[in-house]
Amino acid sequence: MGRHSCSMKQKLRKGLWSPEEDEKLLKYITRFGVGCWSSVPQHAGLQRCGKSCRLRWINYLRPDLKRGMFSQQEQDLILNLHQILGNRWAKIAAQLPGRTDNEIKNFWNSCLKKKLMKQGIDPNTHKPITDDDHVKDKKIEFFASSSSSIPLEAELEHAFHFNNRGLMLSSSSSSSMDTGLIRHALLSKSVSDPLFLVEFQSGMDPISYNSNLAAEFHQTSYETSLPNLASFDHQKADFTNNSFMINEGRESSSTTNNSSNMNTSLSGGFQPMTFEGEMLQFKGLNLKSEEKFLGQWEHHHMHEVQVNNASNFNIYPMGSLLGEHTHVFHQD
DNA sequence: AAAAACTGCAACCGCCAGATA
DNA sequence: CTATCTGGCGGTTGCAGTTTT
Repeated sequence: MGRHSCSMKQKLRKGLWSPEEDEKLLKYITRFGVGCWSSVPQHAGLQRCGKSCRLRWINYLRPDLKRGMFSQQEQDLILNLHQILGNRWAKIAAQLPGRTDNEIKNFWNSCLKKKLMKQGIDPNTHKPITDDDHVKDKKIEFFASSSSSIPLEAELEHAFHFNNRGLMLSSSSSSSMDTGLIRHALLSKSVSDPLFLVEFQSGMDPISYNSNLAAEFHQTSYETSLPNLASFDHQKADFTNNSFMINEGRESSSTTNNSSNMNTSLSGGFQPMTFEGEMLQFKGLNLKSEEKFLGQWEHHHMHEVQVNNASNFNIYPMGSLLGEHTHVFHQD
């Protein structure tokens, strides 16, 4: 049985695409859409194999491609995702709308990898090269070495405990967990949850986080200084009338002020919001479906609630908050 | 100025899984 | 069940432009 290969076919062009070829392919796809790639060259009048056409479209001609430098936000995300997923570029690219797996792979190999090595961090393990292993992060190792056949969701479930109140980071599991994982867990989980939140249990040691994101969580007492969103009565949260109110269950503390509710307009999505004393930010929420969410991550998925004293408390409210759906979490 | 070394990136290659005949 | 086709993926190559020697 002979393997089908572009290279085995005769008279097919290889190498860089000419503007004329691009134009032919673009015209064809614009008119007929993406379908059977193997028939594209013939119909489009190209001396290329279908595979080559597909690649050219995906990596260069697609209209929704984002060009230019990677933003700092994108770089951070790639680093975090790579730590979780390893070289699964397609999965990483799925979280960066407008970027291709090839682009991210190239960027990693030519830039991020070197950047990490300069910082003395092993780009494969994301750990300090001089690390003598006495603070092993078994969970991250699990991610790095896990088979690609394990679904991402399952991997995350391995390390995080999800329940219907949100994401629990117990002292045993979270103390050595990179915040990138937490963040990613949230990203992944929040696709299906209308409102997702994190509860820090007392006793976790934020200092043992090994990424520079650790500072976000560096605070001595989470329970006393964070609004206790995990226990607020979601039944009483008001998702109607285009407003999002949390007005119960917040615990006061010495580091927070007297403000006891927050609300923001949901018309057209969350607007950036400041919450007195505790910087709350909901940026660009405009989600209506999982597809949209997955396709437009960067623009619509930074919904962080930043609480004072350099701690971060992440909430990921989802598209279903945008009016029609009012599912809320229930206490066990 | 020229050659060598380096860099970034587009494209190719080979493997794999799923679909289909 | 087997053979074949197809698309998707990650690793790798090779080229063009840039920098260094």
